[in-house]
Amino acid sequence: MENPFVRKMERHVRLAPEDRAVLDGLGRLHVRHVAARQDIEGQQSDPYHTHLILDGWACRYKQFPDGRRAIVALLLPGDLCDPFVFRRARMDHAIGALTPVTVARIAPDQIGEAIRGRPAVEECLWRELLAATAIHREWIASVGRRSAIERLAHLFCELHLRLTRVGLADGMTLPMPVTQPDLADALGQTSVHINRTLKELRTGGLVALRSRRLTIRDLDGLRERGLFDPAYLQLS
Amino acid sequence: MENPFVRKMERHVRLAPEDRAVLDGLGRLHVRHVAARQDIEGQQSDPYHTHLILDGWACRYKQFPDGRRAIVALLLPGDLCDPFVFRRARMDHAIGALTPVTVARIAPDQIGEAIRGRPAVEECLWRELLAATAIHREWIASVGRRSAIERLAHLFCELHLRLTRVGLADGMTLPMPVTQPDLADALGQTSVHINRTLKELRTGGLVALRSRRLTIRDLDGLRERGLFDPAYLQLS
DNA sequence: AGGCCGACTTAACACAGGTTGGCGCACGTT
DNA sequence: AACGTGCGCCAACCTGTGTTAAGTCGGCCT
Repeated sequence: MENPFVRKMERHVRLAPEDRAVLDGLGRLHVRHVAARQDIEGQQSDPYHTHLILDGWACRYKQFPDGRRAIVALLLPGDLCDPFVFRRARMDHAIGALTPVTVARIAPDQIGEAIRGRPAVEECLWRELLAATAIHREWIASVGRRSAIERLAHLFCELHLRLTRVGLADGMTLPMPVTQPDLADALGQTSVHINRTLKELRTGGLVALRSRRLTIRDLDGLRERGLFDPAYLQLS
Repeated sequence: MENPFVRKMERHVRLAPEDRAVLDGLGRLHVRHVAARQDIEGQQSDPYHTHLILDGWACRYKQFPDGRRAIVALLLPGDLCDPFVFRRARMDHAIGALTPVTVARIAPDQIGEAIRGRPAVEECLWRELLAATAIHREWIASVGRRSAIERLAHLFCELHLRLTRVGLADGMTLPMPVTQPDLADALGQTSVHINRTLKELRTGGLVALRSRRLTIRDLDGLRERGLFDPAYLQLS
């Protein structure tokens, strides 16, 4: 079974068999398991490696001295933490596991090696970087100008597409393994209000949520509610 | 007079005279003036060039169908809009002038040319990219978890450092040419509330603001109020 | 089966920040 | 000088979201 990063990239970039093998190889070495709520990379650390998420959900977050936490990005299977770490200085944020996670640790020279003479592989890393940046921008727009229900609807639409890309969505049903406080920190709200909003989406017939699985009942309605335009995800 | 991008980079990267000349040259060709409130790059455009801000303030923003606007980043003199555009697909946001702006248009192959055989120049572009990403993350944390007054204080601290780096701050006094509605769109609030908050910072003795210039009266106090930690800007 | 624990749910109340609308000043235009 | 315009400023009122504090449900361990 190929790693989810390859699954994602195959949809956008034409990969020769050896390209595929090289990309797949990135996720084969140094596989590590991290328990839920443990850090993969600490906030003050000086990272040498990057990580590829193979399974489970993680997040980039910033913690304030008084305990507040802001989740700045969600990392799903197939996401590469920092495609070009080798340029990186000290971390200004942490990467934490939201669920039990399995990751592959990747050394900078493995990346250099993989890129060498393989433009398609380099193209993959660039896509990953640009998509991550676009998601960041959309996130700012969400937290800055969308209402609670719009934010949540938008997030669900985004996750639907991102999980579909790596083959983890079953049609309109997707895994949703994070707690409501986690969602709250990601959307800049309280878990109580997330709960209210969730209820509103549910009674509005837009989604259903049971036992950590989300089912989208009305995709068009959800997109409209969340002012969602898939363009930023740079699909195709 | 060298362009502000060079001024900024000289503080971090050791530049040979030719490196400096090459970087400086990027800002000499195709200089263009854009009036306040005009777009430098439209939201649906398919950009071929990137831009270097030489003078004035611009922003990255997203506009919603109903008129709401989210400013996702502020672009100051010395900022490069997209250091590695040549990888870029369609824009998912716009770049607009907040004040009258002068920019240099830069073609992708100029960048390729500048990098070739000049690792220090490539290093500069990477720094720019990583710093911009870090600022994005901090922005998400701000809008998500900081209160109104913390947000504004944090923004002022950030601008103070960024403007100092390019030699545009006069000690504790900096240009602040944007309107309160602009600040509101950047911080995810209303201009009315920006006004209230500004007043609070003023009466608290932290800043003074007159005729488009901001003076920081108490830097330590302002940093504390904004939970500001300069680390993310990757200085030094 | 029973008990425990973590996460979800709900309700009542409080408040930060949004909305509306009005006033005044500084500038530029004629 | 008169006028228009854009922006800063302010006050009154309103509302979306935060706070606090109880429940409730379901899964897991013994």
